[in-house]
Amino acid sequence: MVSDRGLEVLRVIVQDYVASREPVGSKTIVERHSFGVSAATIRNDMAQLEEEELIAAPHTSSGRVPTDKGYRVFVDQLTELRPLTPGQRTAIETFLGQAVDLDDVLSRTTRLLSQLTNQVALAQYPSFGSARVRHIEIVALGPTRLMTVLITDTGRVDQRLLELQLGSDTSLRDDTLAELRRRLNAELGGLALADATIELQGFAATFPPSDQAHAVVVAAVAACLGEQVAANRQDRLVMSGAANLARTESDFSGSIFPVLEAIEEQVTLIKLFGEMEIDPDGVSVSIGRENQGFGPGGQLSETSVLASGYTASGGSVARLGVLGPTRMDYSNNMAAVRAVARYLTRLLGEEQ
Amino acid sequence: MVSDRGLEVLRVIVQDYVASREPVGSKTIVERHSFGVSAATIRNDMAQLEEEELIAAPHTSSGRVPTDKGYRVFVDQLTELRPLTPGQRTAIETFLGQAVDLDDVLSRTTRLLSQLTNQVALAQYPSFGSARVRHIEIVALGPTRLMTVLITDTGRVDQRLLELQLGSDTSLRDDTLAELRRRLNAELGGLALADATIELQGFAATFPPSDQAHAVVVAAVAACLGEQVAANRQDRLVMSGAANLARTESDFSGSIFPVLEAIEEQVTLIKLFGEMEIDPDGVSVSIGRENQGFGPGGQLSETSVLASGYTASGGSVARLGVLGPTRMDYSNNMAAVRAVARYLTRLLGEEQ
DNA sequence: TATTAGCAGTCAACGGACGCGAGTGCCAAC
DNA sequence: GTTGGCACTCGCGTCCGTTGACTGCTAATA
Repeated sequence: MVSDRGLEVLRVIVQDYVASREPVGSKTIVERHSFGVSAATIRNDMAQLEEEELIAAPHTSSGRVPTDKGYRVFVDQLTELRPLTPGQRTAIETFLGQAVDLDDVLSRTTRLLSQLTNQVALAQYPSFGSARVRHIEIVALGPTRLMTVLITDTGRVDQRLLELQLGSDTSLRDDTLAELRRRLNAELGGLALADATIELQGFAATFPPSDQAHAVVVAAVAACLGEQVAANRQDRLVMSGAANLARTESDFSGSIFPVLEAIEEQVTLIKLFGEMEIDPDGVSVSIGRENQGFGPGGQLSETSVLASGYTASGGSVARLGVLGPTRMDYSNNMAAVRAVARYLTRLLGEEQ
Repeated sequence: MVSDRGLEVLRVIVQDYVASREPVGSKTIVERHSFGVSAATIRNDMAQLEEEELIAAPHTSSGRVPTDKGYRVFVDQLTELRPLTPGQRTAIETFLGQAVDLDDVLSRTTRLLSQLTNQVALAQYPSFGSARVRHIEIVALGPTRLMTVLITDTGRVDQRLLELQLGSDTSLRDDTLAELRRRLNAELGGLALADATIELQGFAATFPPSDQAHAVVVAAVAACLGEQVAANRQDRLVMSGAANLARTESDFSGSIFPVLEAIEEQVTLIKLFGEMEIDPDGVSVSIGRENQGFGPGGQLSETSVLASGYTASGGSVARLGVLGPTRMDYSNNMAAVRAVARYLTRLLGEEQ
């Protein structure tokens, strides 16, 4: 059982430790904060906090340091996030407002977020589950090479290269392609991706089996659409601020190598992102060993991940957040993540 | 004046130091290599090498370490690069062969190269200076939002979001857009990007000045084309293997922070890439302080950059290479860069 | 019961002393 | 030009005593 004052003590231990990187002792607590009690009393409270495994001592006779569990309680206590300064707000708006396309928006978002938090910033591409076909383009790159381009009404462009296996007696002809392009657009335009995939199966059947070149191209377009739907495009992360990891290196017991590796691999983080709650309008946090199950060998067991969701056009929700050592300024970083997520929702979702 | 044996001594010093990370002394040299002379003789040679500033002693009584200049001489001596093993070759071909589009090709290329070299791998997007307009698409994303998509015959797709500033009495109409799209494609299709930009200026004039909505859209497409031509698309790097920097961290005197920062910034590296010779079919190397002038504060003065060029369709040349600490396996890494560059040229340039 | 002062005990960090050993530079001899 | 020998240098690891920051405990107090 931890008293109210005990929680307050935990709070200042977290704050002081985050600020100074040094284990904090009872004496420095009473010096820096006005608790109105003596150091001995604080020591009693600290003994209880240690009992509950919220703080720990790196060495027998040193100050105390928050444990993962301690950070967790600290974060859960954090009722209200201090909003950003007006200066920060306008910085967000002017910087993101200059973006020219979705890639640019997300790239700017992560750069901004990593600057605001001094951590690694991550953003997921929005899902396009409910997207519709806007246009299909087929480009001949050579006698046996094609590129198919799919443009959706959500502004996503997806392209695929295709190497045709043609018999020696057949070849692609421009007018064939033009006709195919015309028919694909006429019959698939406006359909949801999932519907278009189905339609496409019937579409392929309307070509005589002898017309091999057509069939291959239709199959390629089908594959292109299929991949977009299946992968749902939640499979890519944009990342920025990896250098910040090097700066906070001393917060990691070993090397930052496994952390950098996990970030580059992406798959671990995507899984982690996927399992974190998206409290709309809130920020969810996964601290230290809570990440244990993700990635081989607990690469992320000394890091914390903050995540929030943003809504893109079409109502699809994707995540963005930051990653850093467990010893981070949760309050400030959560506020930054929330603010950027909100602004991003406004920017991308406004035409709904 | 350095004797032939002196150069040989330099060679083994570089090799042993790269392999062991420990300063190498005269005794270990005669033990590990059969020079047929005594340690004292090697010491004399080493004194000469030190005279020429090709090697240096970290401390008064320790072994010797190559200087930047020493690495330079070593690399220049490297006449022939050992070709990759057949296993590595097939690994390259199978891995790169699966790529579905240009983004994927470059992403796979850097991942592959970073694995082969255990360093950070970099690749530049090919220039599209001679590309032609294949198709222009205009997508309405909302009442005042548009997306313009430009597809070139080199397979590049470039999109831009556009927020229209319309008077309250005007609005976008579908048939207006369709007509605009039809005319743009009819009149610009097949033109080189540079020509299309010029054509577009006249094009905008063919619309009555009162037709504000049209003019804005035309301006947007012009901006889109203009950006593609001006930036020439040599302004983006794909990068992989940043984690390798953390592993080789002990090779840097300070933190790897400035190095990571330089990599993320890209601009420094693009400048450096741009100034390195592209010896076709060779690999050029920039070592340590030779990078001094690039980036603020000589962020890269403890790194070496290996670069080669590859040719994409259309004959445009772009660079790819690796970056790592000056203490790296130049021989192996140069061979890897060359092999990957060659294969990439074959893969991307084959339809010429 | 909660709080407090006092005090003994613990232990990391610091710094000086010291021996070890790898390695050089020089010199005289071959 | 090469070699063996030797004195010298200096980084590094180890040992050790000192210091200082903390804690945990106990007994007194409100």
